[in-house]
Amino acid sequence: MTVNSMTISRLAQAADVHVETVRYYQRRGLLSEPERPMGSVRRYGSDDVGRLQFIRRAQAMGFSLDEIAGLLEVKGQRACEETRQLTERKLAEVRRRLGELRQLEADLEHLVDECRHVVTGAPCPTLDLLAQPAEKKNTG
Amino acid sequence: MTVNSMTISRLAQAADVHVETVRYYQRRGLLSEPERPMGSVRRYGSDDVGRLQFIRRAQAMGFSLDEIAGLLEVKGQRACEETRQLTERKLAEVRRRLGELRQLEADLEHLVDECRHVVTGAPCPTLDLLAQPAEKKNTG
DNA sequence: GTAATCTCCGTACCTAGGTACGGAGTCAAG
DNA sequence: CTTGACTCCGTACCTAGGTACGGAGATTAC
Repeated sequence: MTVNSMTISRLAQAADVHVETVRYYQRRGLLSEPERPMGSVRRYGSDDVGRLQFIRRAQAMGFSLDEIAGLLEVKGQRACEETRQLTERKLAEVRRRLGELRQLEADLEHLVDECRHVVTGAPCPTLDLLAQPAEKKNTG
Repeated sequence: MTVNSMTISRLAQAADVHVETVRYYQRRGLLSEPERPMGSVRRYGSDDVGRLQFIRRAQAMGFSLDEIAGLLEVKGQRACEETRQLTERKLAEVRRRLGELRQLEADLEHLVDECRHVVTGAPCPTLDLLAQPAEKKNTG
């Protein structure tokens, strides 16, 4: 029944976001702007708090605001199929990024290793490696 | 000996970046701007190509332009220690991000899994999960 | 020697997700 | 009924790493 009694700062506080963020989500179309009772100020209810929390949780799951707009649109409809597809795309993206980061980790480990074994006064192998083309494996 | 014979577009082409990117790096102080011979145009040499390639390779290793500025500063000095420390910090960052992504992967897998087992017509569990507070494990 | 292409330089714009500011209107407490 | 806090609204600013534009000068090709 949500009597829409909160001002925007109360709403923001309840959802643990900033007032500006609430307004920003409204501009992005993620959150509706209730009508202003003639010459007064907008009021919000617990539905709005829930919606804000939905947005933040989806963000924490790695969804962009545009994607979240999509989720909110299909919410309420039985749209499991769309949701699952979006989630799977996101999962694929996360896995691709994981692969990249693992490669990066290996490369950086290698650099640190090189630097650890250098004799004092010798040039820094990391800087040398960055200075010359990659993949120079069979030079002698 | 590098006769500094290239114009900026040749330089950009040689290093496979855009002209605007070269200028941007100059503005950022990553690349010097050679003097203009009176009333003429700047010329660049292979040193500049090398520097640009260094920047791009360091970027590919996950260093920010600010960090690369640091690397370039200590380059030439025997500054292996600084370099190694910077690389280790970067490695720690990559590992932290890896951890986050792995958690995210698990969470998304869980969502997909839920959606797969739902009976037709039932509400979407992913949307439900996003709609209610996390960690609600003992509600029964 | 002139037309087409480049260079130079400053400035604005882009994505993503907000944050900050400022003036006018509104609300709540004393 | 005034004072201080809050709301509304538009707009500018922020990070990071560039990209785009436009006018004036330089260079190159024909």
